Parts: sequence; structure tokens; C-alpha cells
Amino acid sequence: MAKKSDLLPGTLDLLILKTLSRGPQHGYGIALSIKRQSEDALTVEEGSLYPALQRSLLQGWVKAEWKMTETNRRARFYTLTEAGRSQLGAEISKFEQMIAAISLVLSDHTPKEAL
Amino acid sequence: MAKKSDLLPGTLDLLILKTLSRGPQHGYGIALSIKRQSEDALTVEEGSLYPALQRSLLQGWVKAEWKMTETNRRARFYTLTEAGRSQLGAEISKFEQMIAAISLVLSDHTPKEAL
DNA sequence: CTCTATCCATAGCTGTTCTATGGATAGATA
DNA sequence: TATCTATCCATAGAACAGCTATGGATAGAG
Repeated sequence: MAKKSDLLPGTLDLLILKTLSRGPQHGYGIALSIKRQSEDALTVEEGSLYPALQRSLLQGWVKAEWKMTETNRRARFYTLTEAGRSQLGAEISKFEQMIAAISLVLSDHTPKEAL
Repeated sequence: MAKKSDLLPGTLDLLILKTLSRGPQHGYGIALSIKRQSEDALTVEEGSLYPALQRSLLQGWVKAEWKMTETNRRARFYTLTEAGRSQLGAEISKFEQMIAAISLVLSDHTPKEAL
């Protein structure tokens, strides 16, 4: 993992899959979408994005095809597959569980077992 | 990073520092505390914990001293330093910002710039 | 006396993300 | 025309976190 990541490590796939769930996108567009949706809080570097897309291709979570952009440029469009959609669901629920668990630790409650 | 981590990567130091903010603890106790506080959702492996503690020592976030446990065993007690306390604050706020940003992406809102 | 829980710690691996590059083209501007 | 900027692709190499696996030691229970 990187030391001072611009995002929370382990959440990149989640962000990409979620973005693609809104419709097919090319790599550059995915990066822009995440930046826009997060109101500039999250920046995905291309050096992180493309390897992640390759991994997603291998996993079968997305498929890719070359097309033309609205701006008349060749670009590789990624589309979420069914497997990708189910993976997205799994990652969302895991993420939410993690957040809930961490929040328990950060809060100052007394755990059940101590009562 | 591990593929299927038991915790969210990048949050281990946060969890350790927070635990120590409740009072000095030895390594084994820290692991138990996190498990208990998270109601068994988070398990910190010893192979993750001790290296993390070494890093924290180097960073000056914690100090360590050998003492005796209530159960009459030698144990290395870690105490949060002032630097550690301020680091904890920084990590908490960064973590909260990250969660907020990711939540924006996961939600189906329309970002400001698109309006 | 043996077993389990408590306690420490390191070595080595793997995977993720970053930085740093490298390349190419469309359209705007000078 | 020339050059610059934004758009678009992608890989190599490094750094680092966290895991598995391992090894050791002791207190107390059975």
C-alpha cells in the first residue's frame, strides 16, 4: 500500500465498480467521475487506475471495448458485467461492516462482554 | 497488502492508537481490546500488530516498558505519547473525511458541478 | 505433567497503490 | 503553421502494509 494515499487503501475497486454501475466509461472518464462525485476529495491516479482495471478485467468484473468518444477520440470503454455487479454488492456490504466495526472502536462505548 | 484483510487497510495504526488512548496496554491486550470493542468484527493478527507497534515506536507515537501483568507475567506495556495523541487526532479526522468522500461516491446524488 | 492461554517477536510473501515515464491525438490558440 | 493543453492509453519499478508461518517462553489449570 502507499504511505500517504489519496484514498483509503482497499476501496479503489469499490469506487471503480460503483462508477461503472452508472454506465460504461473509459478510464479517463472513470477518474473524472470519481473526482466529481466525491467533490474533489478523491483523486485516482492513472498509475493506480489502469492496473486496477486490468485486474478487474481478469476477474471478469468488467469487459472492455474500443470505441469513439463524443470528442472523436479512440478510447477503451469499460462495462460492468453481472459478476461485477454482484462483486460491487459484496464490496459495499463489506465496506459498511468495516466502517461500523471501526466506529465501534472509535466510539467510547463499553462493549457488551464487559457488562 | 493482503488480499482479504480482516480489517480495512490503512486503519491499523488508528485502531491501535485509539486503543492506547484508553490507557497503557501490552500487545496481546491491544489485540483483545480491538476485538472486544468491535464486538468480534475486527481481528488484528499478531504478525500485523507487532510490526505496527515497532513502527509506532520509531515514529515516537508510543513508548514501551517492561512490566508485570496482573496475571504475573512479563509483558511490554505501550503508552501513548503526546505525539501519538496528536497523530491519533489527525488520523481520525482523515478517516472521517475519507468515509464522507467515499459515501458521496456510493450515494446516488448529483455532484454540484453538474448542476 | 501436559495442555491451554498468555505473551513476545521476526522472516518472508503478496498485493495494492504510488511515482515516474512514455506515447499519441484533437482542438484551441497564437 | 506551430505549439500547447486536455484527453486518452498503459507499463515499470518502488514502497509499504498486512498476512501466514514460525519460533519461543511461562503461568496456571487439570
